Amino acid sequence: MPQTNLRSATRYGTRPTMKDVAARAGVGLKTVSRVVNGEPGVTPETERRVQEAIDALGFRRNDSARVLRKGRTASIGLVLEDLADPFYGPLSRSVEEVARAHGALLINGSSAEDPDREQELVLALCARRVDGLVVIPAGDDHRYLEPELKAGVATVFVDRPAGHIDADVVLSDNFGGARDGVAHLIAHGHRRIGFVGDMPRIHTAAERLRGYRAAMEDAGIPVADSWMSLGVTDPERVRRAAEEMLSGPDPVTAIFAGNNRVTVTVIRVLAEQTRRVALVGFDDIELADLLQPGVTVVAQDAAAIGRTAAERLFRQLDGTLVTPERIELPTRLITRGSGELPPAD
Amino acid sequence: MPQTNLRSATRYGTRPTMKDVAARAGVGLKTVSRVVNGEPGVTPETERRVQEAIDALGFRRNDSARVLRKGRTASIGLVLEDLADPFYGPLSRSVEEVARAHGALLINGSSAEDPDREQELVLALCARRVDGLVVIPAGDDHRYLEPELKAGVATVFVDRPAGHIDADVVLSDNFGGARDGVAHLIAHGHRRIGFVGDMPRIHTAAERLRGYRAAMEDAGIPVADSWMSLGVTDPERVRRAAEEMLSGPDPVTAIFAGNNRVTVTVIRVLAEQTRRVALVGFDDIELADLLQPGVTVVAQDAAAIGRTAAERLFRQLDGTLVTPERIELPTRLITRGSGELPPAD
DNA sequence: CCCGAGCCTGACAACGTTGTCCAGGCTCTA
DNA sequence: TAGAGCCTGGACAACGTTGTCAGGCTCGGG
Repeated sequence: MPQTNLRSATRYGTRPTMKDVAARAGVGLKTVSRVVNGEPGVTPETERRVQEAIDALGFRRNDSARVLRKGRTASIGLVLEDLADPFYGPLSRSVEEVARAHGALLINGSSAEDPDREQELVLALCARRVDGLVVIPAGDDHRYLEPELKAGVATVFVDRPAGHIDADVVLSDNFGGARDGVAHLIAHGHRRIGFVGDMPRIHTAAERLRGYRAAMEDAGIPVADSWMSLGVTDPERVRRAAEEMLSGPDPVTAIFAGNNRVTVTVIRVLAEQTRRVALVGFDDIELADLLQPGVTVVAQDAAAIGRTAAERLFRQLDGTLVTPERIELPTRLITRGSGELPPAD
Repeated sequence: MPQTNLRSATRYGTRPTMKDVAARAGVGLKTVSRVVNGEPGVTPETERRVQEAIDALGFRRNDSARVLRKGRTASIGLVLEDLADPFYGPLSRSVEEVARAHGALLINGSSAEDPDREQELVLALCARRVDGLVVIPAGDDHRYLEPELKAGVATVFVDRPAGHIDADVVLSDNFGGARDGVAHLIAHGHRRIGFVGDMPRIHTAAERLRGYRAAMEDAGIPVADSWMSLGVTDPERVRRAAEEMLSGPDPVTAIFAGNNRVTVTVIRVLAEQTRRVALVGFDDIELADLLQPGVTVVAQDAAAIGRTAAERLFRQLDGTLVTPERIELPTRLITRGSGELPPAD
């Protein structure tokens, strides 16, 4: 491990500034700035001296000061619900990819589905003066963002629309996807189909429920209340709900699972059943093809959603984009077996 | 959607400053600062006037200026390899949780396993003057970080040690975990055991390979070259490698998979075999318990790793911690069936 | 030899905030 | 009633950078 000669120049905990570099190189402050930013108008010889001083001191430009001066931070904020949810991995990644292509850093945090925490986080990001925000909303009132929008913070909502403000939204066709998934079960002969989903106050959950109802209605099948479980989210309660609709007086022969977490739990429950019950889940899950039977799902393209949102964000920043829009991306039904099982009464 | 009265005070794209607020409230600049920061020494009446002006203008403190003045940013950087890898979800989440508990924001980016990109990202974060860094290294030379360390940027490496600098590291006991996993296969009667892993220049891969060799040696089993596949990472080549060691002249009866991506591909290959081949994978995978047979794995506790790393980071910042340390967290063997299959020649 | 053009370079202000310090007004006591 | 002390509020500098602008230098042409 080589020794560097930093000790002499910098006290521990103190960073050298352009002024220090200038002093060491025997040039003016502005000249250092020019070298650091690759601006023209500096003799090679001068540049060399400055570069030497920079290396010797371990100088690193202070972007806080730069931001303060320039106004733009070249960073965007991403607020999601839960970093651990596999749906957000690809989404986050694709947002970062686009940000990177535009030379911006990504600052992110998760709201843990808590509206207060979402607001806190968003405002903290605004205080950092991020140039833009990609928000997966937890709350349903975003009027607190009005001053930010007015001030020109580009904003795109993802997965769910913003509440009470007019902003860009990029989401999946939750209604259509759910309708297609349920119709798929119907096409395979099912009539008693259960729905296990989240609270309908969550937009995606409501839309998927609406899709379920629409498919049933299109097929002229009346829906029994006992077939629907709403607002259930923790595994234990999902399990109980699924078991109930499988063993009730009017047992279902198929289940439509409203999101990936529900799907996983339902798979577990079905694995314990002697009867073969069909299943279609909303959201793809890893290894779904390796299970017996493979799990048929309505897949969202998380990466495409993230990419679309981020690209819109930067187009807002370019000024290319003005009027907020709602973009719905299609879902894709992936048949793997579980959704094609015939009804077993 | 209610109309706010912002237009009058702020031009589009311009944010009000404390000066504006002060003017509107008819008080001095510093008084506004005091109110915003909840400092004492302001009459309730004055505070009310200021607060009113803040709300009316939609003022939001500019943290860049604040950081410039105060020196600390209350943000930490997280550099990981690939946001989409399920291993990093919980890790990232636990780091964020700790950061949040300390009132810090998390800025992150992924290196895509490219050393240059890692350096670029790390230095960008340093330019932002993050207080600390959690880095999952892609490269193996981190001397470029020396000035930062000298300047007091708290730094913790995760998953792999830093190269050529003395810094905190938090990682799994890759060697011990792999050794235990392979010993588990041996205990179930296997002698011809294959190893499919990443390039040994990657620390984790090298350690796991070492664990494999150690377990084999402990059992007095000589290892045939054809049983080992190193540096193979894309699914297609993993598939071919696995197929070869299963069909060669000296076919293996069990495979130890060096990481989660390899495990998934190997599962696919094994599912196509008529012969039952045992499998133990390093890293847990979701739904592993639902497969037939369940997949036995050596599990890392990603959340614990992240938490430990982040906590050390903040202890560095407190000054509680001075000397860099290497912390190895134990892995856990989770038996689910695939690792307990007897050899089938 | 002189003058103007062009190129380098550096002094200075400004970005928005916070820390320091001082002034003015008030209350309370002797 | 006067003086001491406290409380509130504001002026000012500083954080580290970048934009503006002007000055000094060199070099070529007249």
